Amino acid sequence: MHEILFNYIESNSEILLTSQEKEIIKQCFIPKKIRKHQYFLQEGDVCKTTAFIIKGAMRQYSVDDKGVEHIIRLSLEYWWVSDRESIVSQKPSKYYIDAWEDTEVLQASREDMATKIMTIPAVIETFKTMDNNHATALQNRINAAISFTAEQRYEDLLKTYPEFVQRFPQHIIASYLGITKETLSRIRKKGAKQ
Amino acid sequence: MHEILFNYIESNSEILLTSQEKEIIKQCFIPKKIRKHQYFLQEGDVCKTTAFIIKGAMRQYSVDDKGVEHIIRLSLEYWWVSDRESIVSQKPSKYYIDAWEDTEVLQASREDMATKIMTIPAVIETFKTMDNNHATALQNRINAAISFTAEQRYEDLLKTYPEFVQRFPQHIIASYLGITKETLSRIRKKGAKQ
DNA sequence: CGCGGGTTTGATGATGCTCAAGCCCGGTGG
DNA sequence: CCACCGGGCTTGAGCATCATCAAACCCGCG
Repeated sequence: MHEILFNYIESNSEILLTSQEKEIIKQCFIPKKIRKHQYFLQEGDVCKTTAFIIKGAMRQYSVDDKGVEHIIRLSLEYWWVSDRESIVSQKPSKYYIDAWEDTEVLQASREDMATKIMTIPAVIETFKTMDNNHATALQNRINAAISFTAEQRYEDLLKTYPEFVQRFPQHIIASYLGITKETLSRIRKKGAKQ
Repeated sequence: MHEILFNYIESNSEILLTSQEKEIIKQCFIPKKIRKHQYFLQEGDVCKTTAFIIKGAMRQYSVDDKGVEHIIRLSLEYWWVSDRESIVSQKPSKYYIDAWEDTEVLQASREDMATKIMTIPAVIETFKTMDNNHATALQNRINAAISFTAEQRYEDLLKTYPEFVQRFPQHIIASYLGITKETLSRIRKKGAKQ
């Protein structure tokens, strides 16, 4: 199981992991199963761990005053999951994170991450790359949110993350796009004709 | 002028800068003036430098097929400016960056940043913090974009970045919020009554 | 068969956009 | 000193997009 994480790290950095480093990773990252609909984090809780998805699908979302969920982020295999704001500040999170499918993760505590994991050169490299990718993805999503129509945002999603549409139901996709499920349904209907 | 950057770095990390490190920073970061409306980066260009604003105000935006500008990001004193996607990938940028006020920056090349600046412990610390702040700010802005009404987004902006409203005209703020200047005008009118 | 989650469809309405005009105000030049 | 100009802001009327609400449908599963 940890092999997957080793491969992931090595294929995302120029540096290989030593066997000692692998041992450290093995000790810090605890395997955990999160069943469908089970929470990884609830609003108001302080996020204490960082998880790497081995198998499954998760979502991060806020809930507004009317009780409507708004999907901030969707994550699949080989993605990192945690609420950065909360884990860094150690303040209660504004968001929920739960599993959409039965999910297996490798989970490390904030302390282990800081003191043990983030001293490994290959890991530092990997996180630097991830950080860059993540920041540009967020920026592009903001651009889409403020400059695209609902239809354009959906088309953009189809190109950028076709997996999402396979793995998540339409009402989740709609929420991710910032529209209602009815609107998405109509957009798809229109698109199918052409 | 470089003193400002030294202070900024030291106050954002637990570590102080040695005089050698200060010397390196001085050599890598070149002062530059960018006049109002002058470009720092144009769509299609590859971003080659990272800038730190000493004085002034800048904006990053995309332009849609109708020629309308959409403000992705606004930056003031002591903010970092560059198009991360382009500077990392060395591919043409999708965005424009220009000065909204006459601006003074300290500018470092991609190479100097990677080989010289990012080896300084205090700088690494500082960027780690900035990265965390930036990522959480983007996430919260996405949350606002998909779950708030125009009015709520404006109120949120007033709380989070009151400086923006002082420094940028309303049509820029409107674009940043993903609405038209007319809509923002009406929101403000409504808000003034209460 | 019936239930639950997901999707579709329709009718209606709110929110925010478009277009067009006018206003306000500081700066410039005659 | 006044006229005019430009940038920014406001206002109004009409319209498009998307949300809301309610109902029906679809289908896999116990």
